[in-house]
Amino acid sequence: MARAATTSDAFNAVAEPRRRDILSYLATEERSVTEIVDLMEIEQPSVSKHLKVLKGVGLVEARREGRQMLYKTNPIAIRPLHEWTRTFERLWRHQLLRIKEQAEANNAQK
Amino acid sequence: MARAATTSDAFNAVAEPRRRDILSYLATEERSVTEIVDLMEIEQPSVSKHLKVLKGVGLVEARREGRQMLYKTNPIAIRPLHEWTRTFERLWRHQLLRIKEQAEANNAQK
DNA sequence: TTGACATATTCCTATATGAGAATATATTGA
DNA sequence: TCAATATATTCTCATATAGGAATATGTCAA
Repeated sequence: MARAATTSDAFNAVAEPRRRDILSYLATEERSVTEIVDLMEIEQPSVSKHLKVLKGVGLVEARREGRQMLYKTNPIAIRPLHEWTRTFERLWRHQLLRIKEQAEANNAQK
Repeated sequence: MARAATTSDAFNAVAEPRRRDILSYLATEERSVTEIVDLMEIEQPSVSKHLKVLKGVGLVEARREGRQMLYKTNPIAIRPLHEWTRTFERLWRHQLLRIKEQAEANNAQK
């Protein structure tokens, strides 16, 4: 079997760095494809393809306005990723605490 | 160009669902490869390969004990993913609030 | 040293990718 | 209808994957 499709879920879709960039660009405001192309340094067809993937998993929404397509991030679709990472939060906090305690112990010793 | 390597960063490594399962299994306790194999329903070589990817990006740590290799999740390596998703948190909260307000407005109307 | 157990690696294959190039489709205004 | 603008799709290619099968490596105990 090959790797899961980029469109299989949000995890796969955001694995591509360009797509994360796009999500950030579109987080607070709608933008046309051309605007995204100008912001990033990749060709228009690539941007359209990335947008298609993001739309396929619900990470962006699109709306036509005249000749333009206006895209914006659908932040709620990022929530499942956040929730998954959050299940580890308690653990890394604990880890950081131990690192800090260790450092203080070393300090006290000298 | 092809897709970025699974080992290129944590985002790519956790795109594979099996690897997320493994990270959860190893979150709170060390386990041997065989234990992971028994828990999941995939072959031992596949588990070893997934572990190699996870180790490559620092998501797990390994330690030998006799014939066994004991793996555990390194939770701190998940933090960058959490931080990235967190940049959208304010936005989806706002989105949820608007949905709620809309529902209440509809309720009051009838 | 040998056998048994535990894990890792190699080889294979079907499949999907991301970028670039070229082209197609959609929308508007004249 | 036609030209111009905006976006999407198709094609090609080099590359990497995940799993299965087979095998290699590592470690211990006798």
